[in-house]
Amino acid sequence: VGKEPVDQEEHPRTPPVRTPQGLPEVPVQWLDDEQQRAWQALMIMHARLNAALAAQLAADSDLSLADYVVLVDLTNRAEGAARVHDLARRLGWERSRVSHHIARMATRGLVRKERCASDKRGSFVVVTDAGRRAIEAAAPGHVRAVRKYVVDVLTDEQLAAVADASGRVVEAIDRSDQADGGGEF
Amino acid sequence: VGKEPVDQEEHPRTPPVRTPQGLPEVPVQWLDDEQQRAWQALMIMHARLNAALAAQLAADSDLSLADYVVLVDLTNRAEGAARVHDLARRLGWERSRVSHHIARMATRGLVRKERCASDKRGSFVVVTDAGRRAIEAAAPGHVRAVRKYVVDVLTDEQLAAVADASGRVVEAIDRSDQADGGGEF
DNA sequence: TAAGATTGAGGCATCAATCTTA
DNA sequence: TAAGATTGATGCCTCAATCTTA
Repeated sequence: VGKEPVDQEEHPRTPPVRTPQGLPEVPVQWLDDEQQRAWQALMIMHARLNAALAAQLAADSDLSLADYVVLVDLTNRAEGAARVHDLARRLGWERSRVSHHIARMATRGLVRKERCASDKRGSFVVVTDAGRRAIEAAAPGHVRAVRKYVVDVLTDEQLAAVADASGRVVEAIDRSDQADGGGEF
Repeated sequence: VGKEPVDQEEHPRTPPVRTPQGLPEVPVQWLDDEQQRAWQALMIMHARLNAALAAQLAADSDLSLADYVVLVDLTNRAEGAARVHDLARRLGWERSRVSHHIARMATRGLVRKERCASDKRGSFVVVTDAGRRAIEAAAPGHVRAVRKYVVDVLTDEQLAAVADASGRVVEAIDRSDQADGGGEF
């Protein structure tokens, strides 16, 4: 469960300067020290927070982080049900990931699959009573962890700054994806 | 490679209020709208950025993100070598994860394992010439992606704010881990 | 006994291929 | 042909058990 402190060096201080074989010599703009520091801090936070939240859920419930977000999404729907496709879109997952994950959750009785009547290609994922009980039992501990690790250790201004920065990063990725996914570099 | 935009709802607007069976009734402080918004934004950024960086490396090199950080760490060492234990600590990985990952990288010729002479329990991981070529070929594209998605879309102030906030979060997790890993909630 | 490291089992994520219905 | 969804293969990550040396 516990992870040791990290003093990782994610990127070279003196980055390698050779360019890939045969490609036209595109000059690379490396990161300066401040940028390097910020980037490392973000990546480390990323890894540690994920591990900490996953560990809390594993210790205090029978749900993984992935189970948790699926159940939250389903229980937020009026019907407690969602199409696989919509679930994938809202969660930002691949459809096949949803399919595999739902199959596993179904064997544990947390959800159940139903054929869609209007569009016979589709299926519904429905949260079961056991699924509802599981998420209701897990939610308080999870929220406490989110507070303990993030919300309660940052000022309102810091939290807002993180939200804004996150939004910008996601926009940049969206732009890149839209530029056909072949926009590349 | 491309992911669609996400309008995910990570947490309940009206969170479930039941507490786990049998436990003493600890009141739960749920998140307000601003906190909810910030938390969602962070989680979404988290997922999308990881996917985008992994996709770039997958498209432009034969390295995964995990391969990349291992090779960066090794090539930053004077000897191009590191003990498994130190690698695990610096990367924040479990030792068994390092062991498995190194084994896979070794079969691809990126690294090689060597017994440690002074402490016969230990082993060294050594980067090979092929490993050096691979990281040097992959680095420019990776750095361009980091700039494109993060460094170049944030102001210096935003980047600094993210770094500070990340540091605080990691400190909070460290504190929690130190409080024996059984400190819990 | 404990520390460094490896192994095997099992859950998880991605990719490509496939199946069914529109 | 294309969209919704599933499947199988493969690689990745965690946990618990194990092996070797200190």
